[in-house]
Amino acid sequence: MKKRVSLKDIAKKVGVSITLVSYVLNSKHLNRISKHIAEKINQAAAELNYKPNQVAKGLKTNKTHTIGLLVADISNAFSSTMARIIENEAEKYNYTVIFGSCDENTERSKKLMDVLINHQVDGLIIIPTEHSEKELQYLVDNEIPFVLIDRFYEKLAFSHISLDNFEAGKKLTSHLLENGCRRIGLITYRTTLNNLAERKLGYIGALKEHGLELDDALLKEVSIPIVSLEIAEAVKELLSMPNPADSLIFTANMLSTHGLRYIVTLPIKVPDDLAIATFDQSEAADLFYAPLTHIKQPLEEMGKLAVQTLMAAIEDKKGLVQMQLPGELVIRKSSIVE
Amino acid sequence: MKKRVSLKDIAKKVGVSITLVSYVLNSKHLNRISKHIAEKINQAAAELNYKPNQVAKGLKTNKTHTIGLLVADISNAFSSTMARIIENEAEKYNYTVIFGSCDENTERSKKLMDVLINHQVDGLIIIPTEHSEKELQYLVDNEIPFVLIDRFYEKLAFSHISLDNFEAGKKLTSHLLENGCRRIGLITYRTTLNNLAERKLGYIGALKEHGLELDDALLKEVSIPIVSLEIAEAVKELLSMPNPADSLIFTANMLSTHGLRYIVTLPIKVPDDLAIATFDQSEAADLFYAPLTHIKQPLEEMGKLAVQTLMAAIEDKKGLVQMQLPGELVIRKSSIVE
DNA sequence: GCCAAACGTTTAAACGTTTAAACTAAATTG
DNA sequence: CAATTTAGTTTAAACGTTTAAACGTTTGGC
Repeated sequence: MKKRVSLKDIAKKVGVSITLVSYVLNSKHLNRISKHIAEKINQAAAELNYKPNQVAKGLKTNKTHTIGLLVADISNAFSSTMARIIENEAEKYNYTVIFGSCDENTERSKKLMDVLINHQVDGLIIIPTEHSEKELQYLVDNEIPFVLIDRFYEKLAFSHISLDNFEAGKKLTSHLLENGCRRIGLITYRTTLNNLAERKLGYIGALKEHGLELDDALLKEVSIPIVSLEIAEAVKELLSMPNPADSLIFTANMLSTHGLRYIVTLPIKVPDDLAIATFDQSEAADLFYAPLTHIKQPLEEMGKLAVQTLMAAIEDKKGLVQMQLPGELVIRKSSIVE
Repeated sequence: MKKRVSLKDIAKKVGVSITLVSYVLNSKHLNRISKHIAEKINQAAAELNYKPNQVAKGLKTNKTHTIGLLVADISNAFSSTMARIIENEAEKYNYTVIFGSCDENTERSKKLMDVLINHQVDGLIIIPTEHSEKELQYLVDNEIPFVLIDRFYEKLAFSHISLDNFEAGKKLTSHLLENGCRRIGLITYRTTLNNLAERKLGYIGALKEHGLELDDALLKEVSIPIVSLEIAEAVKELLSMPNPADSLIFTANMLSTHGLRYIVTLPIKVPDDLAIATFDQSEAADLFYAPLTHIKQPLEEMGKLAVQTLMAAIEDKKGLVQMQLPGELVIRKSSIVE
């Protein structure tokens, strides 16, 4: 790599001190600097195509203008969309994004967090994996600003931007109930993550409100990382039990995507034989012959709020920010039973 | 942000110079350092939970152990999958990834490249947008190592890892021809990017080999960024012309995804009324009632090779690396005409 | 005509590392 | 026992910035 142009080079060319160059290029003390010299410096900087060395700047100022983004899995549409939004928003603040994808692996998440911190990121935005409480507490102890997205820990005072999962679950379930469904199967992840737990609670809450009793046989859990076969099995059981499900709710996009893949192979018709509703959008949900009724998360808003919250934390306007945004119920063909 | 533990803190605690601490923690000159002191230093470092400041290190060594990843659009599955692979591979070399997604916008791409360079990345991996030749030449002139993925410029001596698009296009087309298709419509992007041009040339080459003449009416181009309506229009025209298409090839995943979305609304049956083949995998291609025959790119291999090539370039084993890997023809239901 | 203020610029230290060179003391050599 | 080697450690400069403080010169006030 070629040696890059530094303040020194400009100073030498113009014949002034490095300090003066720094002041001019940073527009500091401009009222005290002669216009003539300032002009010469600016011109020399342009001629030499000077670009400030952010590493040196970061060392001195203890601000790298860099935020770390830690996602559970970048190849999941939720994460990658969020990454794009966050990067776009960060750019408005002149921040660069360093990222890590931990594939839902706590060990890896911890390691990546270390790497990002050692690169002196000014703050972190995290879609946390299970059991990350300890690492997050470490961040708090070391006063490293961070914001969680999507998932959070109820008892812990960490800033987060999430969906109002309980309400969303209730809304989705109520919709099915009001469309005549009575035996709603729920397929969710086997996890302690609170966002999924809340979705389930919302489901249960809606049943109760409609005077229906919860039937545990209608609840199916599958493991992370996802196994197609397991989901197929869950769907199969729900449809073949004595008093089978007349509808299904998937609590995440990957679940419905894999679920649909199995359902298309069955001799049943959606929504007439089986109504379906899911959380999140996805290509699959759109393309299915009966596009899926779903909860649409306000991704754009969530990403922007996360960045804004983080920026405020970095500027030391501390304060805990905990937001749960409403999801939008998008009604489509998959849930409209004739 | 709390002040972090530095070499100075360890030195003070043990009562030695900073240099000695640096030597011990970096395992340098170990043969000249007394075991007893080395042990004390290591212990103190562990106790204080010392983590080296990569920014300071980067300033001194001119190596940040960071690579910049510039993708055309991170929310596209190709890019996000590639991002995950690259990050995983980079980690093996103890490298961190900084990323930028330019949304197919040349202006933005240029700006992001600058940002990454100012953060002193050791090298770049780029999925370039159209007309980026000048920026890439700038990298060459400044001896900043980089590797292109997916797309490249034929006349320019930049390292790249891509698909053998010509062969892949030929393979996909030949397959349709051998399955009895005679009027194959091709839907591609309106672009100067050579990877898509090659795919089209492969299509033409296959026709020629099978003694068929090219009918320009069967070639449709749509714009980037993608507009659903435009694709629907293209498909419609191909199917309603006097001598209509009996099959379709889409030259990219987004094209087939949007195309399918329109096709499912038509009263035709795939593959009997219309055979379909596409480049790239996608959820949509998998979920469609007749899963799509497609060219599978060796993403894993491409990502790994890109990182390896970049690492070699950074280590100054220069040399131009230009690889075009074979795509795999995955035959599924969408192209098997009875 | 003297002192103070204003002006325009430079000096120097600092951020946390790395590393060549220098230093001191002990051990070895002739 | 003086000279040399070796072992173990420190000094100091450097990377490219930022920034408080100091500097010398000019101007203005009285």
